[in-house]
Amino acid sequence: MTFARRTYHHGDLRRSLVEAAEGLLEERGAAGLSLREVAKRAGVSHAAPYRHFHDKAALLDAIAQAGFERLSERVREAWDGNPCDPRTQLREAGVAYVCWATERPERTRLMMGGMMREDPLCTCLHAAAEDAFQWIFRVIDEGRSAGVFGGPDTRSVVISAWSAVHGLAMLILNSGKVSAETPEEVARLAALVCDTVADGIQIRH
Amino acid sequence: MTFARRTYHHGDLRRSLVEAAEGLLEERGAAGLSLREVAKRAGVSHAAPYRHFHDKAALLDAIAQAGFERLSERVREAWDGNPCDPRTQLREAGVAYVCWATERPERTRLMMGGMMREDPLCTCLHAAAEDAFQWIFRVIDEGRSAGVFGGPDTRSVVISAWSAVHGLAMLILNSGKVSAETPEEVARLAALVCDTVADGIQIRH
DNA sequence: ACCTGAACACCGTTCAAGT
DNA sequence: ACCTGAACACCGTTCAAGT
Repeated sequence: MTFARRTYHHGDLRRSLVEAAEGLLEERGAAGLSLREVAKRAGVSHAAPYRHFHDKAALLDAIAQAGFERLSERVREAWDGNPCDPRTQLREAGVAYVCWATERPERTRLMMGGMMREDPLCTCLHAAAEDAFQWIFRVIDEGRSAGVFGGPDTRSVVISAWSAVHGLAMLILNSGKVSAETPEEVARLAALVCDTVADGIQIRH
Repeated sequence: MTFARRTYHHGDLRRSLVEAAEGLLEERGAAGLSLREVAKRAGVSHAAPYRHFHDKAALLDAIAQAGFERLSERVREAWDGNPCDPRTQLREAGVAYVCWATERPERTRLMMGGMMREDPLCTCLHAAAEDAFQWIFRVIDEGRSAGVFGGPDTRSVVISAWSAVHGLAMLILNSGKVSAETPEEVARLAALVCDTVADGIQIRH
C-alpha cells in the first residue's frame, strides 16, 4: 500500500487508527478493543492516538458515526428505489436495515448498544443517527399521505415499524434464539416482519 | 441487617457479591463495573470473589440469569391474568416486558446486549432466557389455536411479535430517539406497538 | 506539529500463605 | 474451607522530552 516510512511522522494516522480499530472491533468486540493494541497495529506508540482523539470513547464514537452514515445510505437507497410504493419501501428499507446490521455484529452492537446515552459531547454522532432514522419516518409519512397507511399519528406508526425492524436485528444478533444463518434467511425474516407491520397499519377498503 | 463480623469469614459472601454487583451495575453500567470494587463493597479482599465465581463473566452471568427469571415471572403473570383472551394477553405480556426492561436499563443491557453469544459454558443462562421467551410463544400459539391469530406459522408470528416488543424496549433504552419518561408513557407505547402487531396477525371475519 | 517513553492509577487473575 | 497480600500482565491517560 505505502512504502516504508521515512520519518516517525505518519501520513494519515487518524485514518489508520480508525481502520485498525474497525478491524479489531469485529475481531474482539468493543469490550476487547484496547487503544494500545490499536496504536500497535497502526505502528505508533500507545500515546500517539491522543493527538487525534480525546480518548477511547471518541475513537469509538467516530466509528459509530461512520456506521450510521453507511446505514443511512443503505436505507435511503431502498427509499429511492421504490418511489410511490410505501409498502415495498417499508419492506425494502427494513430488509436493508436488518441486513446491514447483522452483517456487522460488533459495529452494530457499538452503535445500538447504548453508547449514545452519554453526555452530548458528540453532537455529530447524534446527528448521524438522527439522519439514519429519518428515512423510516419518511417511508411512513409518505404512506400515510398516499392513503395507504393509517394509524393514529405518524409518530406512533413510526415507532411500531421501527421497533419491529430494530428488534429483529437485535434478536438475530443477541438473543441466540432467532437463527438466520444466511443473508437470504435474514432478508426473508425482515420482509416477513415488515409485511406484518404493514398489514397492521394499512388502511383497508 | 447483620451485626459486626466476628471473624474474617463472611456469612453469605456469594449473595453479598451479587447484591453489591447489582448496585454497581445500575450505577455505572457493565463496562464500569470492576470486580475489585464489588469486593470492596462486600467488605472482602479483591481475591475473595474467585472462591465463588470463576471469573468476572460468571458473576455477570449470574446477574443476567436472575434477571431472566424475574422477567419470565412478569410475563407469565400477564399470561395467567388474561386467560382465553389472546389479544389482551399479547398486549399485557408486551407491556410487562417493556416496562420491566426500561425500569432496569443497565441490567437489561447486560441481559440483551449480546452476552449470551459466548461459549456455552453457562447453560443455566440460556435456559433462563429460553424460559422467559417461552411465554411469548405460548401467547401466539394459543391465539392461533383459538382462531384469533393467523399467519403462515407460529414461529413466524412469534418472531414478528417478539421483534416489535423487544425492539421498542431497546429503542427506549438505547436510541435516545424514542422518549418515554414516565412508566405510563412506556406502557402506552408498548400497548400501541402490541396492538399494531395484533392487527397485523389477526384473522379477519 | 507530531510522536515517544516513562510514569501513574487502575484493572482481572493467580497463588502461596495464613486462620 | 475460606480468605489475604503480593505479584503479574495488562489497561487508559498524562506529560516532559525529543525531532
